[in-house]
Amino acid sequence: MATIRDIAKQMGLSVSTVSRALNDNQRISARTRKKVKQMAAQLGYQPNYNARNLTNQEANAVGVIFPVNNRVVDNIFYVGLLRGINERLTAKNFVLSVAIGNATEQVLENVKSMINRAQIKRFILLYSHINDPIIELLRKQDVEFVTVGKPAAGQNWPYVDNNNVKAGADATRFLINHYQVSHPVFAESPNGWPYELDCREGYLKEMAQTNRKPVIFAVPDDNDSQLTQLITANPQMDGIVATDDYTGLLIYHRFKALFPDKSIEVIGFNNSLPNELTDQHFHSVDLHPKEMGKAAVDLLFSEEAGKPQRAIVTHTV
Amino acid sequence: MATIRDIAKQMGLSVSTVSRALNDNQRISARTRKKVKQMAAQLGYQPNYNARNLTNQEANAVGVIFPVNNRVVDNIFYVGLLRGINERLTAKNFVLSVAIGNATEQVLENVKSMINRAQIKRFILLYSHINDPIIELLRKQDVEFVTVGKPAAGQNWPYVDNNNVKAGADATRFLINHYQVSHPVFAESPNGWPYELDCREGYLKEMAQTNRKPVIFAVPDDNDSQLTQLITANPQMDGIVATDDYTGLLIYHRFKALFPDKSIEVIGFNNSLPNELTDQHFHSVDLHPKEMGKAAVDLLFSEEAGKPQRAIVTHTV
DNA sequence: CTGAAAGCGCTTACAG
DNA sequence: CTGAAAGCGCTTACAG
Repeated sequence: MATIRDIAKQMGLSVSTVSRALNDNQRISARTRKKVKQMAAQLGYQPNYNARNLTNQEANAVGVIFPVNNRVVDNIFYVGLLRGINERLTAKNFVLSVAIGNATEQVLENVKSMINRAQIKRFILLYSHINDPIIELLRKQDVEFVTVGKPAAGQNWPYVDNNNVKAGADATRFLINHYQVSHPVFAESPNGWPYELDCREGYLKEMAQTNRKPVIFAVPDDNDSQLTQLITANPQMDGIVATDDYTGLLIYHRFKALFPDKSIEVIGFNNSLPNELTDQHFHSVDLHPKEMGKAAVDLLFSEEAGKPQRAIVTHTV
Repeated sequence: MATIRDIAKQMGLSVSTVSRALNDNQRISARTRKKVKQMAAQLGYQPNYNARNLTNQEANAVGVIFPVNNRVVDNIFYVGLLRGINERLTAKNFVLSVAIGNATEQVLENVKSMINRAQIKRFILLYSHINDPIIELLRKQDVEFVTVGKPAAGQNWPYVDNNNVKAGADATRFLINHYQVSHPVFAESPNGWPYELDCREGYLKEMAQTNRKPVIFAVPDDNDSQLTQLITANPQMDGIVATDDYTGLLIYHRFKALFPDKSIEVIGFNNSLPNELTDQHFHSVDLHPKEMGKAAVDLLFSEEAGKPQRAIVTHTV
């Protein structure tokens, strides 16, 4: 592999000049910069990241942190994010390092190692949990980070997210306008994630505007009889707005099992399930994970004076 | 951050001795090694990876390469693999770097950069395609790599895989023995991936042994009428062995739509779908992606004389 | 506009 | 058993 020293020798220049030329330092004449770059290309020069990182005391890498516990279906979303993130990173000659583990302690060690040993200074968290020890750690360190999903009320850090209030309203309106749904219920997890609160707000707003009585389901992950109760207690329901495709499909199947002859329309978020797994009564709001990944990187590297603290990716129904 | 120089000063030793002690070099007395490590712990010493990598001319990182085109459902499997891979890597103080992109050319550049600039010498490919330019590149370079999935006939490199012949047979027998299925059909993609050929072989073997007539479906990704034809042409079918959960669910839904009253049992591979998305007639062979990830790393770092060229992870029905 | 030199934090061949 | 020194390939303050 050719080094800057090789280029320097070849051209009768010093390594300092070559280094500066390659980094487009204005102190080097435009002519010299150009010639150095040509020679670099000719020799197939590739910068050695380890050397540069050592000198800079900072790695050209972004740490991407996965949540500890997640539902398998969410993995679909994470890989979409990775695609967007890496598209932006390669353009910046940055590298994508991942931290993933089965216990918070493991991931925490992983991240500490990234900071102290690998000298990584920028992170993207693929989640945004409240009281998360990883986030606590990052806030204390001299590093930049961005979460996918906004922080809970009272907390504040840079994030990328969708406009979930609007998405909730849009989804509700979609069922009402395009599928003649009269009594859509809103289904959320018992966890009350921040984005769910927003979706619900949008749903409530839309229901109020159209003079409908809202119904909220808190759908347990593993309590089928409770779900059955919720459904049978609401015989009028003919639509479901679910905070994610998974929850939506869960209720949909349960409903169909209970009332094979009743028809119902469902809309979820994420667009995380391939169409073939669902059917014509199942719809989805596309949250564009890849775009969110790109936006996360842009935010992370933003250098503006009034540094933006968030980026909102537009969803499509 | 404390460096080995700090430890050396503190103890009145040379940096050489400290470096050797930390690396457990036998030339340093056991006593000194112990004391150096104690001091390192006390000072909160953390090795600087960039410095070490520069000296070693090799990064402590493994490049994990995603396939360019994949079905979204496969993402579930990839994240499982990542979990296993990273579990092993952190134990080795290695870092996980990912290469992912939308076009072969992009990923190729990404990988080249990993080799030449980041000095990464080990790779895991999350797929095993025939005539893949990335694999071609890796073979030419002085690097180690392992694929998830075995190479096509005629090609040869280290890989991790399941015993797919056995899995195909086990799945077929499972339907026959536990669900009284009489006429299971075998469903595969039109691509003829190597693992599908093996599954099919297992299916055929089991069918022959039980004196049944085998039926093979090549299920098109997006040709519903062709699938309908296949199903209606085989009215006797009462079971489906599919090369993956996705294909299985596809046929299952189609079948149910055509014959709501007929019952059918399905078994797929990967266990990639959460149970709630399916139902009691849908079964799955668990391929243990996390274990496969671990096995891939073990293989990649194996130093044995008769270096193993593959690792087989046991599936469970 | 360009260069000589120091330094980033390690490892290891050479010397004792 | 331990140390002094060179070197990995960069960047940049200092000097001219």
